[in-house]
Amino acid sequence: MSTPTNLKSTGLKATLPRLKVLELFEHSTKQHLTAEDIYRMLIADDIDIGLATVYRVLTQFEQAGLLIRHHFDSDKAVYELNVGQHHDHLVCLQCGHLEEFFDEEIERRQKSIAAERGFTIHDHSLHLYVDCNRVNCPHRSAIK
Amino acid sequence: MSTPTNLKSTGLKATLPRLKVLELFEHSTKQHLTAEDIYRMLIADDIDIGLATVYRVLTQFEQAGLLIRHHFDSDKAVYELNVGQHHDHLVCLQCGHLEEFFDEEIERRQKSIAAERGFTIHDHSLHLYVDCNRVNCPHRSAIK
DNA sequence: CTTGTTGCAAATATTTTGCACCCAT
DNA sequence: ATGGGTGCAAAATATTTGCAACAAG
Repeated sequence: MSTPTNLKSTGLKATLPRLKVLELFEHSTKQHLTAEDIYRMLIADDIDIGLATVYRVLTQFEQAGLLIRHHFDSDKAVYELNVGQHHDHLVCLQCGHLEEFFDEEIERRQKSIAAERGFTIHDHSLHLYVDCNRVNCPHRSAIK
Repeated sequence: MSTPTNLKSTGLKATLPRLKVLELFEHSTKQHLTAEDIYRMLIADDIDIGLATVYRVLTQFEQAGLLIRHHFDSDKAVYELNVGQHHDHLVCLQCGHLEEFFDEEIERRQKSIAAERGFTIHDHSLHLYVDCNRVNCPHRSAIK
């Protein structure tokens, strides 16, 4: 399939750090990564990169629309590949497990809510914080 | 009206910093405040308080259920009084203007989405990022 | 070549923690 | 009086920036 989420189209030069970061997002099993995650993974992979560069690249990619930034509940930002198809998130408060969903009806209601007020909706973020109750959830039924 | 969002009921002692912080939330025209906001307002009000104390008090109040913490888009947390009635937020990307809303249908859909997956929903956050287009919005129709 | 990009170190920004002193109960 | 609470300073975290060296177009 053509270029791997074309870098050229963004006006950014195709440098090693940038290619490696994109590669990570495209191949990692985890879709949502923090700057620290990426830095560690690349270092572990013997790529000589600086944490500052990771931050810079992530910021550039976000502005270029290649990545999407989220904050979820914590203080640190996580990024995911922007695959066009918008979706929202379910986050397990116990184990951090993350799932995505999309609901037409919710999208529709959001639009009317903004429209009713004469606002132009640019974007939204919706996170559902849950206990996932999966068998492998570390904190499953922690108590009782 | 009885006690001002009763502190005693939380098991926390009624100290000056705590009372002043609560007072701020109850009387300020701005409902959403950062630790820094609060610190500055109290200092400006000649209350001798430390920023660390503000952080501690906010954390305690959040755990006690008196305040709700949000992250919106920025890196810093904002707090608002927990008035029982849950609601979501509309945030103007241009001027920071904030409005609240509540939509039965969205609430309902969220519950089913979690339920469908066998998840127990604890909480959620929904922010709509908009251009508010109000006359006094500093960046109103910045361009065209 | 020339300008964008990088790694490093230092700077910021936000929030947390250790500790000795202080004050509500 | 006594255990929780406070201010201050220092630590911890997360992210940004200055700068000289470097590399892509």
